[in-house]
Amino acid sequence: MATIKDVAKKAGVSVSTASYALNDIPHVHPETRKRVKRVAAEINYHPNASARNLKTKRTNNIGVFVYGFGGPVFSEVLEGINHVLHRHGFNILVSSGRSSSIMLKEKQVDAAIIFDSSFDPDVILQYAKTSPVVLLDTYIKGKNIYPSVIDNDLLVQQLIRQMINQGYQSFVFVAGPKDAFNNQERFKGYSKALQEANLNNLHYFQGDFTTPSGYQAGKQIAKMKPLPDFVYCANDEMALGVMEALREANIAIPAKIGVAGFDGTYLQNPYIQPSLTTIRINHYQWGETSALFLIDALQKKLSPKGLSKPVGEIMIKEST
Amino acid sequence: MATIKDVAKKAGVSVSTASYALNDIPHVHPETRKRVKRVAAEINYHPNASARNLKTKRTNNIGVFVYGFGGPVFSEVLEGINHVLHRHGFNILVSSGRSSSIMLKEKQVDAAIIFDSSFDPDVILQYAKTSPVVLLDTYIKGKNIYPSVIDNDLLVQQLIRQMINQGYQSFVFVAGPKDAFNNQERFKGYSKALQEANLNNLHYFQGDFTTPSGYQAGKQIAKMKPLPDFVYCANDEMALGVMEALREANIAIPAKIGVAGFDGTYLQNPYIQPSLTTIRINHYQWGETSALFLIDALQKKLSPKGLSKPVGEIMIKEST
DNA sequence: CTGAAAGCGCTAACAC
DNA sequence: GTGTTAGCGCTTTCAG
Repeated sequence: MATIKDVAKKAGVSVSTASYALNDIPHVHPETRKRVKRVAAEINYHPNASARNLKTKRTNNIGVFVYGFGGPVFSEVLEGINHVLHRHGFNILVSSGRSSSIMLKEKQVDAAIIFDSSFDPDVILQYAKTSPVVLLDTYIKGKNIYPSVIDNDLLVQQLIRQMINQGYQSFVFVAGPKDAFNNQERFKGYSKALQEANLNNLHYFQGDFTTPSGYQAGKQIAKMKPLPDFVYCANDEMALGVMEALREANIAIPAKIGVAGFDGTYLQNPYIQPSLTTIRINHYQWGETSALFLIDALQKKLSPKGLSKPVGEIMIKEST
Repeated sequence: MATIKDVAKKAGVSVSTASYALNDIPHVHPETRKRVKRVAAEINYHPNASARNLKTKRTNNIGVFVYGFGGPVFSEVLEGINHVLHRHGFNILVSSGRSSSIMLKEKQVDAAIIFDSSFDPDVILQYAKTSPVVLLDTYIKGKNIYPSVIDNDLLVQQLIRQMINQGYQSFVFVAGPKDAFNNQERFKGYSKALQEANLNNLHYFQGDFTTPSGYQAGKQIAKMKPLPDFVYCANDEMALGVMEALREANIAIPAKIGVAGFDGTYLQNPYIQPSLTTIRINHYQWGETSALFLIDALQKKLSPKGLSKPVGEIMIKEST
């Protein structure tokens, strides 16, 4: 591979001049700069990232660490982040699982956005001693750590309260993974709203945020006697499964039973019938905002307002 | 940040011994190794990736470069790749757009899987001079370049032929982006099957692989007089949109019109009604196979059979 | 079994 | 405007 030495030699200058020229440092003679750049292009020179990063102690990479690559929520957040990082000249580096921790520990990224509640908090705290971290959907307190969490509790509470006002009285909950922060908070909001109205949660169905798990729960619900009149699902994907199971059991939505979810990822999809009442989160924007904030933090231009939480909006549709 | 020097000093050994101990080089005294490792843990030492990579000329990172982060196809392939890389001790580094090219050019990855037909072929060729590349869904010939492309043409041809045998006679095509390799190949297979049977393609609707674009096409199709009796969609997401538009126009599937797609990503989802005839690709496995092959290539253990193409299977369901 | 030292490719003082 | 050179943190040869 061509190194800066090769460029320097071929252009008849010293390595430092070559470096200055290539990095657009002002005090180089225009002719020299042109020649160096031409030579570099000719021999297909590209700086070796390891060497540059070792010297400058920066990588220009922003790490985005996710729990998994699946699902509309991750996709949208990632697209939002990608857009902002691209516009600001940073590289996006997405990873997952053990690779994520390694990349943090070994400083392969200048800053990080972590969207993975299973990420080891100690590793985060250690990393944050020197670099800023935005935490999506988990809460850790610490210097250089900026959490941005959805107002799960409050939003669900408001939705359920509204449903109670509409006349629904017997509720069941279809849950995501027990240890998922999101799931816990949503259940809290749900419970609070029911308590306020002196209603009980008739059943807690354990799901895992996937459509098939919602479908299983729906099968159970269809057999309940008496039938509850409302099913709240901790996310939309499970709600789709629930709706299908109810349809197969000929239980009309919303005539016999109301269904609602969380996320709003299927609002644009006309093939979901009936359309699903949910809490819409603008995930793309969430990604953009987080990335923008992180860049500011990295450049010590911290906006005094801090990092905002994602906006959620209750969307009443045909399913309730 | 703690460096290996700090570890060496605190453990009372030289940096070389510290390095040997930490990297499990055999000839170090067990006691020394233990002491060094303990100290390293105490002061929270982690090797600096840039320094290590610069010296060893390896990064232990495998790059996966995608066109975008959305959609079930990407997700599944990524999960498959992730699984294999994790098991073999490599880090997964996913990126997109300009970041991808930069990371390739600057050698931030030891090998790459490229799933992005918009990727600059020159950059790939240049990179492949020194490192192996697996190309998903595009075809470039060259040393160290291993393409793995779906048999789009043949599979679609077989499906359409089967549909013709079932009695369908008037066909329309709902296309993905014009410049998408997948789309072109699928259209070829479709056309060949029709030609064989002396049938014509009644219309080519331009879509973009998204459900809304399929929905638009479906609206147009519903207005056609006479109605075609079969709609072939270049992927499943568009097929969902088409089906919804037809449902809204009260055109029964498959009674009045047959619909089929490509990918098989919704086969598990019970809420798609009627279930969609399609060509199922095992994307997860595709990711696994590709990653496995790439690792072998990297370690010069090239299997003589070369990289296999993903298996596709025609799935006849209720929509035809 | 351990240590001294070279050098990976690059940037950035500093000297001219 | 350009060149010389130290040194980033690490691995690895070579000597002992």
